[in-house]
Amino acid sequence: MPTIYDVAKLAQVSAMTVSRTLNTPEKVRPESRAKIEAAIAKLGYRQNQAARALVLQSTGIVKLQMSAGLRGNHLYFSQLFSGITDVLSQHKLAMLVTDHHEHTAACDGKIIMGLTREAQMALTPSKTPKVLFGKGPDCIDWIDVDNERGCRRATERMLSLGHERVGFFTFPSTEPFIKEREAGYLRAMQEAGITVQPNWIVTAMNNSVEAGYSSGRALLNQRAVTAVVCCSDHVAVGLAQAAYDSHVSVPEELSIIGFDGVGQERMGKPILATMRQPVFDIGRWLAKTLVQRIKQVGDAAPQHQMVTPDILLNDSTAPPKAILWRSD
Amino acid sequence: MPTIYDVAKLAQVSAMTVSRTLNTPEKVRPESRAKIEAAIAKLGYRQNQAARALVLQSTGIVKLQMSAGLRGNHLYFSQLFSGITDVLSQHKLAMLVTDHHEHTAACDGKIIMGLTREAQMALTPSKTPKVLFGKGPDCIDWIDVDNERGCRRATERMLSLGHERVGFFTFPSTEPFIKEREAGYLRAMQEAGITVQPNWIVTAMNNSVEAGYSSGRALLNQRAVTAVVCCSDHVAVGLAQAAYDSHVSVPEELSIIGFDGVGQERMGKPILATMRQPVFDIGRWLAKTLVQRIKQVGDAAPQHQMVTPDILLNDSTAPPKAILWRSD
DNA sequence: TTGTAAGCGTTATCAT
DNA sequence: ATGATAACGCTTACAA
Repeated sequence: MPTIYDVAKLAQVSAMTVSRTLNTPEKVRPESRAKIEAAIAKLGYRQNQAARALVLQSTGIVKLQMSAGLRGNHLYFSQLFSGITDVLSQHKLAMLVTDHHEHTAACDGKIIMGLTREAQMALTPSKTPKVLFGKGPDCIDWIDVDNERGCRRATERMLSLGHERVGFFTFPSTEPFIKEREAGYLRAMQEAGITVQPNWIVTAMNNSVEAGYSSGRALLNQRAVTAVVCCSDHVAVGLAQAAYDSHVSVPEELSIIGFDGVGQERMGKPILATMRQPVFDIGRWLAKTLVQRIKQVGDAAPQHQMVTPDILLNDSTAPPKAILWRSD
Repeated sequence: MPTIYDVAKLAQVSAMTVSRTLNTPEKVRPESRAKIEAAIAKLGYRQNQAARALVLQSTGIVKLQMSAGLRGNHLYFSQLFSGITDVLSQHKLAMLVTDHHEHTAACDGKIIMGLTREAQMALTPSKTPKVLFGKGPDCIDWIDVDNERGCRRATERMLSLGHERVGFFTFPSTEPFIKEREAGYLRAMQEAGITVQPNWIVTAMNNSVEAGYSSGRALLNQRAVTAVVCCSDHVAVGLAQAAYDSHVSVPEELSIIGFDGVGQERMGKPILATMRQPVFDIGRWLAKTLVQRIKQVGDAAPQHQMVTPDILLNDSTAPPKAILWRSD
């Protein structure tokens, strides 16, 4: 690999003039510049970014730290990626994807997600700025989805349609969002004065279509509810398929609403209602906020943002039928 | 940020001993090591990766170069990501995602995809190793999907079920795979001695469910075919929805097979037949091959790999009904 | 406008 | 087992 000195020698100038041509071309005489550019082209010279990063104390890299497990929810994270890279590329920043605790590469800033709530709240400001997806301490920039409110709205939608026996379809997760969504459901039910029966809440094995399908079959066999609020579109899709195979028509006999709204709600028929998270915009916010921190010198007040999912009504909710779930 | 010298001073050793503790701990006396580790912990010291990269001429970073447009096919690329990071993380390498022509960051190797066929064939070996997803020149490592064969198999499946009027549902793309798939369809039809009618081949606006739906309605209105081979699961899903809304039952009245098999074929009912690309494994192969090149000194022969998609039969294909598409 | 010298933080080499 | 010194390739600060 040719260095800046090789270019300098060939162009018969000093290394500094080459450096200037690269960084502040207006400060070098056009003739010299031409010679240098010719030499660069001839040698196929390219800046050594490691050396540059060392002296500038800046890498041009933003790290996206997420637990490997998170990448399972494919559509969700690819939309987040898109939002993030969309902004980063405008600022000539590259995105490095790592797991937590991989200290390998240096970076100018970090986007963090998928930590436990405790770990997130324990984060402290450091020299390299960081932005968090999920609730964090006041001293850190973060954005979070209002899961409680989102799920409350989804439940209220069912209630306002006239449903009373509204079920909740969840799955196990160590992350806080799952409890928040359940809280939203419970609160809406409580405010409506309806006592939630234990068998109205069903927990799938995990957040997948398959798990949603098999627990969905069980849920349907109980014939206890006329509407189901789901914790994700994965399990909602599984439930819809279970309904199809159980000859329960959606929405006539069963109303379903999911959560996430990153596209898979539209893959089957009927198209599922869902609480759409503005994932692309969240990605953009994360990147924009981080870039501000990276570029600025002084310290502005930490920014915090809560976004509430929109309801997408689509085709899977309807008022309950008067006569329903009668025993055959 | 503390440097190695700060640690050395606090531990009352030289910087070199600190460096050794970090890199070859067995070469330093346990007592010294203990002192140094204490100092590191106390100062919160962490290696400066830029300096390290500069002197070692290696960054620990692998670049994933793809055109931004490609990221649209969400599930496909997130599975590829998973396969790649799965291998890279085993080797303590990080993945940097960039567009083509973003020279910003240094790296130890590149995974390249989504170039035009011409640009790919023009690639030449360089000092930093590269691996290509898609057919490339003999001097470069590459892996590609046998699209022609995959689509031929899909078509042959339809033919062997007894279909004769087999349609082809495609979309515009600058990438070579789309022509290859069409070639596979045409070849299978030709070998079966069936003359393909022009209106059997329908082109959706783009590779999306929505475009598949609207062109799918048009395709169904023609009532020209009893089976359709689709160029992607996106358009196949759209077609299935169009069939649903047109009261054409799948597979009884129309057989559908898609292409990709990254998960969305299972989001609706019936679950769609598809040609499954082993995307996760392709990601793993890309990363593994690249890591070999990075780690090794000598040069082994370039590796080339063609993978043929598996057929996933699922529920959307069946023999044609004897009486079909009669004019009402 | 251009060049010189110093230093960014680390590791390789060669001593001790 | 440990240390002194010289790179790695670049940019900043200052001098010419």
